[in-house]
Amino acid sequence: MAETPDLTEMLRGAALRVTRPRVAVLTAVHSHPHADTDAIIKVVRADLPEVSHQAVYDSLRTLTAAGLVRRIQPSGSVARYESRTGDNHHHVVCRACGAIADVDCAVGHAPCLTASDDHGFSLDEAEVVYWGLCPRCATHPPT
Amino acid sequence: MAETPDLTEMLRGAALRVTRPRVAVLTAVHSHPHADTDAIIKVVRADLPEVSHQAVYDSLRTLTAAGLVRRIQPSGSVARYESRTGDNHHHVVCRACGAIADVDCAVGHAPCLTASDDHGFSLDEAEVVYWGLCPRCATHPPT
DNA sequence: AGGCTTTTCTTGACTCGTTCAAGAAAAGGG
DNA sequence: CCCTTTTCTTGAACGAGTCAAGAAAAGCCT
Repeated sequence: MAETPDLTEMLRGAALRVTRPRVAVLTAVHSHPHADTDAIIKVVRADLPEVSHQAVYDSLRTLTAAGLVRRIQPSGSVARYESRTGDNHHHVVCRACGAIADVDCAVGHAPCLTASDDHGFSLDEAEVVYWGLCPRCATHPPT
Repeated sequence: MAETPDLTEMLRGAALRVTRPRVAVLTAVHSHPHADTDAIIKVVRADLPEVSHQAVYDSLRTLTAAGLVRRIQPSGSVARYESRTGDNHHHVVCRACGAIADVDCAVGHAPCLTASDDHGFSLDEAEVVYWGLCPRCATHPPT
């Protein structure tokens, strides 16, 4: 709980009101990277048993819009959130169990933002998802 | 309609039964790249007014599993389908209107499959989504 | 501190894409 | 042409996420 002041500062720094649900959501995202909304609701309720799911959805949206958390959503998955923002990192996703791990950008950042033909689009981000099997699923395939 | 025989061959080649809904779905995906399920249902019904939505969902799943179509689902979008398969191409997506265009792999294929740290995962695909604004939305921002 | 305005939270209903399930219809091998 | 297996129709259900109205809280102002 020593870091609560920092989180409060992060909220104020983003011109957001500091509310108990927001602090709890931000704490949960920091301590549970890649958790989905439902998991975050459970974690938040461990602290604040009465928060509504709507407050969590709203907080996540606000925090995402403010750039304090990042929302990721690999195909076929529900939305997940993480606290590493602004560093252009990517993800490896297990096709079998959905596990996610972080991967730093393989090639610096220039190639990441350069499409061979951008069709006139003005690009601002390149998102990479590496698909495969995690070590556990590669050896013990789930039935 | 001259290409119906080819599509039939594609289905047989994948050991799938040739049914009118499947042929119509495959035709629709070929003629409407990046269409979502609902759009595909509409196109299919222009030909086969009685097909159920379930038949379309089933066909799309079967065709995807057989590798005859590819399913893509950028964050925040519903599932979309395309007929270019097996060529490791990527997509540019407009943040404002959701328009999608194809992009050939920018850097050959080796870098696409090499994560800086794969965390022990055995990777088989790298999927890249370039986010930005399409030419229309960049000039006429939608209200 | 106390009041006021604005934002945020609670509650509960609802939407929409997708899936499930049971039985009818069609495909294709013998 | 029949029989088995697969696929399609019908209709209900599910789950993540959103909408809407009013109650509560944040934070500015004096």
